[in-house]
Amino acid sequence: MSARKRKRTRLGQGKRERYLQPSLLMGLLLKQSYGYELIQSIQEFGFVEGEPPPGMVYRHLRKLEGDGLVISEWETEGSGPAKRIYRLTTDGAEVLALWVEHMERQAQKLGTFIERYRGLSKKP
Amino acid sequence: MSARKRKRTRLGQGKRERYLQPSLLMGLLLKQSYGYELIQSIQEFGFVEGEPPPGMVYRHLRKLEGDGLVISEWETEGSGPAKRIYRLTTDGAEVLALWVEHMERQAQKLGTFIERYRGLSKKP
DNA sequence: TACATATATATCCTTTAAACACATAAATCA
DNA sequence: TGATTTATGTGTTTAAAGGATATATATGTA
Repeated sequence: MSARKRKRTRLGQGKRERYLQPSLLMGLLLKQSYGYELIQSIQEFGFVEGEPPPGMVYRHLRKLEGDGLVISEWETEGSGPAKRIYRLTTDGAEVLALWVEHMERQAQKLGTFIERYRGLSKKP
Repeated sequence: MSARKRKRTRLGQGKRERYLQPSLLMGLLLKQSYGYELIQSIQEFGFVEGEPPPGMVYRHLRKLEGDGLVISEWETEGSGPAKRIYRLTTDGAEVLALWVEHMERQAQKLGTFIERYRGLSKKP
């Protein structure tokens, strides 16, 4: 079994960090939206590959609302079935800011790790 | 409940991405080592805050060995109780390289997300 | 010598959240 | 009318983290 093959079973497998929560908050910072639309739109942020499982998105949105980070109301006007429209609250915006801070620290750590690794291969 | 307070319950809680596996592989790339020592040494890479739970480290090492990424042998010489000394295999080194690639992509995505966010607050 | 502490490894159980599968329903289109 | 698209949800399983605990050897010290 090659390491390339193993990649899928090691790195790709299981539960990876997909930053679904900050992606949803960001999506709602850009504009108010609803689950079905967010499934498409948050792909733009690059953390999910392809469409995220709808169940996860809806569950996250409900939890975010339970925590007061978003609020929702039914939109029965317009075409198709009723949509639950979500908007970001001020608390939600604050938490997103904290997420971004966290992501900056994480990016910093990753950079340090990568540099460290690259530095080794240069001077063996 | 303020967003600052909520930070702990949202971002800080649960399973954060700690990159324990690549940290262990990196630790073993630097030099052969053993669990108890790695608990200390991998903190240097910044992904774990304080000491990682010993149980997790030992479990990971066993799994890495099961996957052929490291090999171990008992060291009964020297002071203190016997140590299980781990060394990186070539497969392990390859997987670490894949991890680094993955981390580069991740850092890239984080950077894009952060830029996107920062860009918004400048022009509201 | 006896007891506490440091070193070292390992297993068990619980919790968390992702993954996957499935269920429901309204509107639209053929 | 019946299939498809749009839209929202719940239930179950599984992977990995978190935390607690068990065990054993060596060493330092009272």
